Amino acid sequence: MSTLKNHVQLIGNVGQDPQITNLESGKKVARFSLATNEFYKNEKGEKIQNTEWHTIVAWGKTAEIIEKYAGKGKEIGVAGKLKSRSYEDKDGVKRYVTEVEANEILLLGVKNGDSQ
Amino acid sequence: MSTLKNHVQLIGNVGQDPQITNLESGKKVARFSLATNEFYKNEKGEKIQNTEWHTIVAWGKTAEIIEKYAGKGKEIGVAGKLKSRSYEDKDGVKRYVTEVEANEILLLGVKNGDSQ
Amino acid sequence: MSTLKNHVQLIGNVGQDPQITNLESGKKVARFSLATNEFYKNEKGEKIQNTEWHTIVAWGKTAEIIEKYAGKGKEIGVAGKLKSRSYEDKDGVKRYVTEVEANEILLLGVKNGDSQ
Amino acid sequence: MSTLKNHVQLIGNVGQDPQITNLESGKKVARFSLATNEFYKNEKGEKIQNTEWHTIVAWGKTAEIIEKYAGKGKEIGVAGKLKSRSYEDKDGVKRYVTEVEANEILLLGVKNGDSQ
DNA sequence: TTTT
DNA sequence: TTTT
Repeated sequence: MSTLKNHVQLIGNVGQDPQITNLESGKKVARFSLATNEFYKNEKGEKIQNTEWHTIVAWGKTAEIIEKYAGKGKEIGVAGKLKSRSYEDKDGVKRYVTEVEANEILLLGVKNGDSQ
Repeated sequence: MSTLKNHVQLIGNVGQDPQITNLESGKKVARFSLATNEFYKNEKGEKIQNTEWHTIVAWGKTAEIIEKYAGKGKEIGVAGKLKSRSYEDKDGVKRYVTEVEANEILLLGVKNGDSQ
Repeated sequence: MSTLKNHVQLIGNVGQDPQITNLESGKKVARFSLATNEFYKNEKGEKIQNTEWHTIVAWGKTAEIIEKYAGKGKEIGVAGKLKSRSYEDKDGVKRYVTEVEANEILLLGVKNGDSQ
Repeated sequence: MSTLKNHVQLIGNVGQDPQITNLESGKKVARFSLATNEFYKNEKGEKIQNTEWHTIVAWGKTAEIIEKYAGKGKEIGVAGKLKSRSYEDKDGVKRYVTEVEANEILLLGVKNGDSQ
């Protein structure tokens, strides 16, 4: 994957325990939400928090690390690429989703850096 | 904006001339699609192209640069952050979109580097 | 500063308490070493640690945050640009140094995210 | 290599034809200077150019691409990691150098995108 | 919808 | 030493 052409990096907190799917091939897929929080002061000088939620997907070895270490609330770094895809929802409506396909995970604030 | 917490970088080609909106405030908004192309060889040794399409939004000065220089087909670099938002479509269905809010544009392969 | 043209990002541990210089202008400069640690297994399956040391320089507001929060041993993220410069050492030998000029600092593994 | 822990990205122009070394193993090493140019206006409104020179090193397949396509003056993107090392110069003085070890090269402004 |  |  080219980090020059398509690269995303996020540092934030895992929204809930990742959903793990075991494929027939034996490969794992992990899927979860990550919150990135930015803080700024508005014109009144009040501290405002802006939270952005991202959907993260990971495959194989990266999914295994997520399953083991990246539980709800954990602070992690994610690097990967932006991917979009479409599907039909249960009402037959075409939906588009954009996800970050993670190929790297970094556990933060951890003494034993059991990251990828 | 924190590039450590939420950062996207893309290099690709502009899909069509950007749509420019002039806000009442006098500020401009630019919106366009960017294609990032990756190439790989499949197991048969055939060259495969994988194109990903991204929605880019830019405000103010960055939008002005896009309007002037980033026409259809142009090769550009984009840096910014990932943002998601929801809206109701014309049938009242709630839709979610994820966009890259560009705060930096780089014109590539250009003799006169009139980039940001 | 263009993150597309010249961008560095590091996550690691502060080597020693940053050296703070107060300029006559009242501006601060912070200078410190940051260690980035990578782990891999060699051909014998032994876990090897590879530590890279980086010189970080920061000015103004970023230097103040470093002075307050980025003491020895702290895990932080740094984003900025690569800069090189030359000087003459005490023996009159011309020396070249390459530094990361940080314009962003993120404190990691901290409950109260008092980062920039 | 972890792009979260140690990542550099540059877009600029090749200073001179890369120096290629053929190792006994058959592997190639490429070494060259890359200029990144930033422009700003000073307080008098004059356009100022600030050029930063970087030393780039690449191994193996990346070195081969550089040898073929990244000649003097070419506009390229480089992604990789920051590495420092020391050596003794011809006068026995210990010297330190910081280099960008490229693991990705992108040829820009090229009709035939024969990049990595 | 781009580009190669 | 590049490029604009």
